[in-house]
Amino acid sequence: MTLIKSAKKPSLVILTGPTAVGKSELSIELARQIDGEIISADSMQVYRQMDIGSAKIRPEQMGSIPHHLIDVLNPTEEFNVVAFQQLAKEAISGIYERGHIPIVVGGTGFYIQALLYDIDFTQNDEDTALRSRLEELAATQGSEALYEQLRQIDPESCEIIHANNVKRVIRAIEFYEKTGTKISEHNKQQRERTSPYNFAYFVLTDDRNRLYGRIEERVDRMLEEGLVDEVSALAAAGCTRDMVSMQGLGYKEILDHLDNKCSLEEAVYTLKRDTRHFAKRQLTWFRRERDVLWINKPDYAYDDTRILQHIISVLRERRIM
RNA sequence: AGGGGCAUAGUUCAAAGGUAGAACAGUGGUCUCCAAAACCAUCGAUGUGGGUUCGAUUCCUACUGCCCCUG
Repeated sequence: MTLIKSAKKPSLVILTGPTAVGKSELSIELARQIDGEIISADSMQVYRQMDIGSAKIRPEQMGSIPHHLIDVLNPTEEFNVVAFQQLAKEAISGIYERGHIPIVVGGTGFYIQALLYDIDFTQNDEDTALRSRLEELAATQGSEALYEQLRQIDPESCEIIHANNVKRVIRAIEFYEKTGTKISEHNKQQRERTSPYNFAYFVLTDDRNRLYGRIEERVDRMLEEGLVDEVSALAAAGCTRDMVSMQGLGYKEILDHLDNKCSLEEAVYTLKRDTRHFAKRQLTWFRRERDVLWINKPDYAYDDTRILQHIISVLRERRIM
């Protein structure tokens, strides 16, 4: 009996989708109905003082639902998938202890993947020397020279990674230097992983034009709510664009404006455009992710109640709740 | 109303009497430690009708539309 019980995988609900599709609103009601707690899978909402630009849910909107991984870092701190994976796993075990169901909500597909399949990232030491040396090489001798180096050690990776994609080429070389294994090999193995969770992976989506319209409206609203002031304050506090946090949408564009690199109008145009691009990339990501359950809002007449009914029936079917 | 100018991709701009280029937008994709990042690919146009010419989108002409000036 106990054996069977312990063999059963723990439950995990994922609710994601492109930016501005309406994940947060839906997640609150879902959490309420299934006795869940929310884990934010969002690379920007982890930062304090970044409320408007990251479209962070406000405390009064959370109701009584506990939210994890929101406001846990200062904007000057680094954040990445590995840190996310770590913190999210900790949050999940706490949620299980309380007898609740974890609901992962957020638009960073990569983070969701890392958590859901418990991807092994290995060798996360803080040795930035090699990385900066390789960056230096790319800058002085060009990305082709760097690419050549990768070809020597891991030609399979060259088939996958484009020479211009310096970030990835560096990571591939770095991985080999640190582990002695080719990253192409490692990735192949990691891709075969099955999830340790009994999960349901929902992707909320909408008609493309409608989504783009929502994005534009949301950016306008952010400006009304004081996005420029928020970014000014961060800049005054010493935040610069080389920080991970300041690479977020809404931050890098407004920072450019504050540095007199462009007018506010131009910054807003760029912000809207980049956010559309981002939403498109998110959709591309979810499309190729396996085991995804799409929820197309117009199919439910934009009725959250109907969407929730559907979600809950799937959770019951899969014995997630 | 008169005079002048312009009409090329969704937009801004190129070019040329002989297969019309680019940027941005749009669309598709890659992604296993900066991922709201980084990167790749791709669709798409000469306003309409005549004329000249072997050939016109280019030259001529009428029409239509837009802009400027005058009144």
